[in-house]
Amino acid sequence: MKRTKIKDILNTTDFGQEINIQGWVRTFRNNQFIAINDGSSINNVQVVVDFLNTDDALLKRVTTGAAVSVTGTLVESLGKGQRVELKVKTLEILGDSDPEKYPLQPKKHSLEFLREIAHLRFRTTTFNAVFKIRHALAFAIHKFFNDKGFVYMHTPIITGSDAEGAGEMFRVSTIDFDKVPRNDDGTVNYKEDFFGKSTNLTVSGQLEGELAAMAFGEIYTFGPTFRAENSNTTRHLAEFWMIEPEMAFCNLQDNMDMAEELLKYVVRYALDHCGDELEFLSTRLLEEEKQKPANDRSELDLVTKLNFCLDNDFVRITYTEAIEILKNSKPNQKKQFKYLIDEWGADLQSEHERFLVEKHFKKPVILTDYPADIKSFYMRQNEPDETGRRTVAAMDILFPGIGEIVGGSQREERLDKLEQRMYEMHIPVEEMSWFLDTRRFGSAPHAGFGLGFERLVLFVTGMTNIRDVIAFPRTPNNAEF
RNA sequence: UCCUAAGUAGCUCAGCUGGUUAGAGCAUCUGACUGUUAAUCAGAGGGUCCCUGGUUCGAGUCCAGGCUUGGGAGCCA
Repeated sequence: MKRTKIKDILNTTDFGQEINIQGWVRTFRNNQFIAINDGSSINNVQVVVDFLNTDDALLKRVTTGAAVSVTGTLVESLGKGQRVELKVKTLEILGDSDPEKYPLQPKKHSLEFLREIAHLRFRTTTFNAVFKIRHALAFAIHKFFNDKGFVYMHTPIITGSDAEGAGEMFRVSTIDFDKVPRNDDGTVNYKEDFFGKSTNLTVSGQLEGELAAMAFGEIYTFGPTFRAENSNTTRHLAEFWMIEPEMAFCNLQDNMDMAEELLKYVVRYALDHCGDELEFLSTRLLEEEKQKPANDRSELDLVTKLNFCLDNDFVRITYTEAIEILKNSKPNQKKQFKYLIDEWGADLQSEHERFLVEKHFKKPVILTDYPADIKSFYMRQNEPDETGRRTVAAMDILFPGIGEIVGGSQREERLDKLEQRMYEMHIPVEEMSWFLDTRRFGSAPHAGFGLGFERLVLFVTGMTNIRDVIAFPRTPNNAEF
């Protein structure tokens, strides 16, 4: 008999039919009720065994984690907790699970413990929900861009350019560490290496993305990204996924509009397609927050927070306006900030971003037009203001609890201005000649941004540690599984 | 990398100013019960108290160094 997915029977009213289900035992209660999950739904189906007429040795093997195949009759449940249940005709153990050794118990485990057994944590309801939502968000992103006619570009994972300027890189090499080829002056001879030059894992597909955008008009990338920063936080990974759209004939305003529309679209998609999962995570979060002091709890529950994000325009202010707000803010005047705001030009610390997003505006905020000195070389230079301050057409989208979820800019399309900036910031101009060709031949205004996928998943699932929204997190000192 | 807290049974945690044989709940095992919802009841087993060194008559507890983990910061998505 072909197996039926649990998802398809939970809401059925077609009682009396005989079906087969296959899944993993979550718990076996009262020697007769087996809760089975097959991953198709976060909900289990209850299977009822006639234990008086079933072999004791077989029942002993029905343990938490075991894989089973059950054929039986679908009936309306006599009990309270569920609508339907399966009355067993035949029960087969497909794979045993030694209860002395299986680490998952039918109880709440800490996320820290589950992180240590990441290979098994998919089998918990929480991670089932998180990874279903992760999938839905990934799908929604492709759907959004596809529907708009964007071309999905696969930019290289291995890169020979070290000018991307987005942090420390992981070296890619086949050189034997015990026999490193050297030049006469003692430096490493990369001509002997696999690619005949020094190569690294990509920190961004943006530069290649720009090349494609200057032909297709609108493209996006969605792939893994690697940063060898020694970052130990709840929002950084050494290997993470990033979405990077790049659009020709597009300015900073268009860029912001696109980013806001994308974020709202995918949140809407999750609300429409992952109702059960979000409901579960929302309740879970409320339970968790009961442990916290009252003023540390969130004001909105997860689903309400997501809807609130959809119903309100993101606040758009310039860096200069943000500095004014922060300067006059209570925590600044009462010297509660660790880093006090006194001068234009300072980089905003996360305490400042949090104040703007979580206290002052209480909604997502897009900050624009940052000082040129604290931003990357490729961002388009604005006209200096009346006081001579130099800014660039950058934009960062800040989300409550997450911080920067999107970073983008209009790109500097004027060759002379771009080259001049590259010299100032010691970017090797000759090596980047291929990149500058876009400005030499048919240059056009264009813009793009990077969206941190795991940070998006954090926001939508309400999880608080980025290591819990990627299957096997890579962080300093950890590359297990 | 910096600041900070923690590490005791499979899991979650208690263990006071250093003092006999280190505890609880859940899990596991044995038995009972049988329409349960993290089933219930009774009993049993289960420990490198993170590691190394030190102080002391005596260290889970105090000191030094190290390791690991959580939270915060920086870097950023």
